[in-house]
Amino acid sequence: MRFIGLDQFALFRDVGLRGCLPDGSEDPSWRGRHGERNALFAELLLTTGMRLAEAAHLLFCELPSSEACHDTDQRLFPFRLPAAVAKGDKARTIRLPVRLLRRLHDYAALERANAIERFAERSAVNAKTDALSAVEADRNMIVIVGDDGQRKRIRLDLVTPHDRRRLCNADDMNVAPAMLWLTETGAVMTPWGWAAVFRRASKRCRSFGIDIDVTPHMLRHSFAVHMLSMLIRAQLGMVMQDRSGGAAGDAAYRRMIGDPLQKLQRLMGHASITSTHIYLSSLDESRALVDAAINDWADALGDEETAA
DNA sequence: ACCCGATAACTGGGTTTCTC
DNA sequence: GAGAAACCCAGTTATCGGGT
Repeated sequence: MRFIGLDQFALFRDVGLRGCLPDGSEDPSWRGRHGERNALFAELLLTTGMRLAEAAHLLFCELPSSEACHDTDQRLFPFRLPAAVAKGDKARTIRLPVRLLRRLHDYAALERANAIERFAERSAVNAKTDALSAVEADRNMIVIVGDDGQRKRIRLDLVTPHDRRRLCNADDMNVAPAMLWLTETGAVMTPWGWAAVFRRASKRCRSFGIDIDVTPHMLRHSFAVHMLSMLIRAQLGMVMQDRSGGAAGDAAYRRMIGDPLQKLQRLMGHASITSTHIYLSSLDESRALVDAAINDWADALGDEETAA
């Protein structure tokens, strides 16, 4: 398993995906056209820990509304990841940073809207016999018209990735793809399309001597390792409080390791806790995090002994 | 802890699309 | 038209979950 630090991610995002030079300045020779879209997708993977296929198959209508994310003073927005796109059909709730959600709506209002326009202009080329036309759609369900002309209501969390790629929003005037992530011609960005984006970005980084090879799944691993270290640190703080309050004991120690792992298991959508355990060994690789936690722990114990 | 099958992710190579 | 970026497909590899 491989993961990257936040500094390395920033380099990958800015140099590889956005086409900047390593010093952060603009690269006039950069020809990429989707730098912001690609950087946003990478940040989505890193900040939520979603699998590539999960993030790639989100529908625009599933996103919390633009108004909702502007009205809230919360930093994170709970988002129910649909069962049909999650591995093993297991829906789970992830936390979407509101800052990112606003940028997703910005992307939808500009780049995605342009792509849909291109799609409409090329409607003769894009006409697909297997398209699934939704005449109504909201965050929970769509209404499609079947071959027999009957309207059918379908829950969005039951729409498979294959059908999501076919799904279009249709009214009397236009047909527009329903997926969130689109290519510049309005086609659906597939998981293998994203894999290629990451490959090119890594190659560009290496051309500047930045020795990284980032894949979408690496960002999920990175999310897990960072989240676990932060959960353990937060838990260490709670254990300190327990000890100072005189309620030390096995329960506190169990919580120190057990709770963060269980929280991470839920966030990652692992069916088995053994899959989550692999990130403990990754923490060993990231010695600085472990050392910092141990130092905190040692300092606290030292304080107690001095007091005694 | 290990093994195995199912599924997801990655890669290489080819094609298409776009900009200059 | 050339070159770069974007996209797609098929084969391979890695991950994950469940059973023992």
